Amino acid sequence: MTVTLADVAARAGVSAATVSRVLNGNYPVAASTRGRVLRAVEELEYVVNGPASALAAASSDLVGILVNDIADPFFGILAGAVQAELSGASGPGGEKLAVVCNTGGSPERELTYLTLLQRQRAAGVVLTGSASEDPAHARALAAGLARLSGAGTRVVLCGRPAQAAGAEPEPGSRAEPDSRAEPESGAEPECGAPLTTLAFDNRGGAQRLTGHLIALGHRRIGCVAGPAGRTTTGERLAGHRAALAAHGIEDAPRRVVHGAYDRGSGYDAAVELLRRDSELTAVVAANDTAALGVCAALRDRGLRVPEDVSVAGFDDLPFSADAAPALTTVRLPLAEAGARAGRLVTGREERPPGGRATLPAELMVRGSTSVRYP
Amino acid sequence: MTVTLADVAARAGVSAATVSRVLNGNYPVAASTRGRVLRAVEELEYVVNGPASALAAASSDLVGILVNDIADPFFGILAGAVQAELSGASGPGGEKLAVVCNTGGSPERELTYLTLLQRQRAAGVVLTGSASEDPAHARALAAGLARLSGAGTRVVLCGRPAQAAGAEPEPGSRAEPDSRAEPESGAEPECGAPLTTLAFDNRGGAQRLTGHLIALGHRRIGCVAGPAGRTTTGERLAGHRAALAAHGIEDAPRRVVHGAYDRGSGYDAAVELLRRDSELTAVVAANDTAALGVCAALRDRGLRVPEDVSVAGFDDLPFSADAAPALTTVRLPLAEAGARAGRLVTGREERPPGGRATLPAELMVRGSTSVRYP
DNA sequence: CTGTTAGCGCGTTCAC
DNA sequence: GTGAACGCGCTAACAG
Repeated sequence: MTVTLADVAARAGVSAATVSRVLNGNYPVAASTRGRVLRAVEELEYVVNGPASALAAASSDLVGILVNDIADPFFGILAGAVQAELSGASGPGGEKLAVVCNTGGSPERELTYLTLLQRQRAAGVVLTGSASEDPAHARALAAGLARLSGAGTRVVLCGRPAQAAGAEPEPGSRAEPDSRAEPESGAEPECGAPLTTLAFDNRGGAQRLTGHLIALGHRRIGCVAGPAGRTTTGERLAGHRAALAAHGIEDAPRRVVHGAYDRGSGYDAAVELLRRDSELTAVVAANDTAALGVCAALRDRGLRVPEDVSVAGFDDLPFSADAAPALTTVRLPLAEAGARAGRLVTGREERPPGGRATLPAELMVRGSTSVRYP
Repeated sequence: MTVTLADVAARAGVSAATVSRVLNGNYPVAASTRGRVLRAVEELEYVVNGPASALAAASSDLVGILVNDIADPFFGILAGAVQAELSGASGPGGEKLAVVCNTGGSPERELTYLTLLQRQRAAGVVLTGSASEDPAHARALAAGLARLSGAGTRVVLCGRPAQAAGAEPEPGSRAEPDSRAEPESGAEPECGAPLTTLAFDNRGGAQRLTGHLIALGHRRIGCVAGPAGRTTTGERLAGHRAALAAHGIEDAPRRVVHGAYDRGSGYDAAVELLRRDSELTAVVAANDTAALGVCAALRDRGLRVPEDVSVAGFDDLPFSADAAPALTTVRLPLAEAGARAGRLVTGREERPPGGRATLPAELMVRGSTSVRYP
């Protein structure tokens, strides 16, 4: 029923091997032969059987991208940038297909997808967003990533900290660095590709953000932290607290509420924060979306932003500049990070020294924050 | 190096076939045997080889989702909803993997991805968003879709009109409807699965939106249409014009400007519209994102929204309610559409009668539109 | 219920 | 340069 390599070979009057060589272009073939083959391919509308070639070649052209929520522009921008690089320069291996996996932030689903991608013999995997801080999951994840890279899959962590366990081989284990330096020959060491980490400076960004509010005179600053038990939440919270500590401001636990990265959570968190301390003069939100919810909650209670309460977001998503007032936030280089992850996962860019790089976070001061009016 | 079925079989003291049966669960196996096999799988950390099983079974568990721009929440919500259904109820065939393909609105890339997905022997494909109106591309696309469904791939068009060519077999071709009614037996007719269409009522939504502005007293209504030559653009523009015509308002071509679905395009388009007619009292934008750009352009020129100029968007993306003023727009049931497309493409939902359904578009009146102040 | 036997379609040695 | 084999890892008939 469906056209195969053999059919094309018969049509072109050559062997299947020759057709394969023409199609993969990795072997010399006479120009005239190549022409006949290509014509036969056209005429028969032949389409390579991916699974079959993946089986024979022991590798596929699938690249997995794990995201917490594809409907969230944060991940959409990241995934889009990765994907653009995959289909961009069709370098070694040609066009790669992006497999976007929505984990919903669930560590279990994360592991499930990792297995699914390993099953597909994915060429690479990019994990984005925050990770669970639960030690058991961290261990399971590290094991899963180790299995993947052991199978030759390139792994890139994008926007999350390096894996604690087994991320990098101990430096000491490479006993004699120079004595038997491995030649450039073999593509990948059999032990598997080491994973690369692209982290955001969440801590620094959060610290500068809260520092900005403090500089404006704010002392009672509410914090809508992200979901509990996640690395990104921890990092941003640490930055927030560092800023408070640096100015000798009490870090009241009651001024911190956890919530998801959506508008409703921001709204609810703001209500709760106000209930706990009606004297708040500023709120830093988990991200821009939550910040909009915070603003809505404040307005609904008759408070003006920023006259009564300053509000800040995080990530600098596209709509933040158009909110009213425009959101003060922290810009993360999402597109750049995704593009770089895409190049790394296809082996088109060198790994940064040490296998990890931290991307800067830039404070964007806009209208939603102002000096505290006493 | 890597563990195979045979290894598991040996470890469990059974044949490879039995292991396969246990893993696929589609065949009776003794409980004790199954236990031994499962334990061996655990111990060996065995992971199925997807390509190999896809080759043997002549089908994969990949589902393609074509989107214009994954960084755009419109498509993110759609894709997320489709994906959620894929991994949801692990019905027949179990977990499916979503392959999200970013076409960037390019018809060529659309075709390329279709071929790539056919190469992977995808179980299904969901095409979202607008399509090119170019006849040549429409024909090429129809041919590509025909090849896909001919190969047994389920195809769902989501948010775009039915394919002109070959979408549905001519009703007349089924000569005798009752005489030899095909029994429910064979899963899919060999001729291939017919494609299903889920369309949005773009035309009706646009018509109601412009009608709303007219009811508010507006007569000089600028229109930031979407990219030229695309079905969605055409439908919305048709609705806009229908509303104008219904009220005997001149449809001045100079009051229509085409642009992309982003903020910058909206901004530029608004500037151009004002240049052409500085007396405009309202603007309908291609979508909410563009509408925000329009608002920004108006503000930059000292015009207030909605006091001087009313502005309306389209799609009702999440941030629209938080813009200032909140955007009047047309709500499209994106999540519902995506979920339904996901169920259709996995065969978990019956096709609607005629293979097509139109989803309603609801007018959302908010603060960005008001009565015209003379 | 379980083992045996054939391929699935292609890449990749080898020879020629 | 090209063709003839073989095997990748698994599923799907058949037997038993």
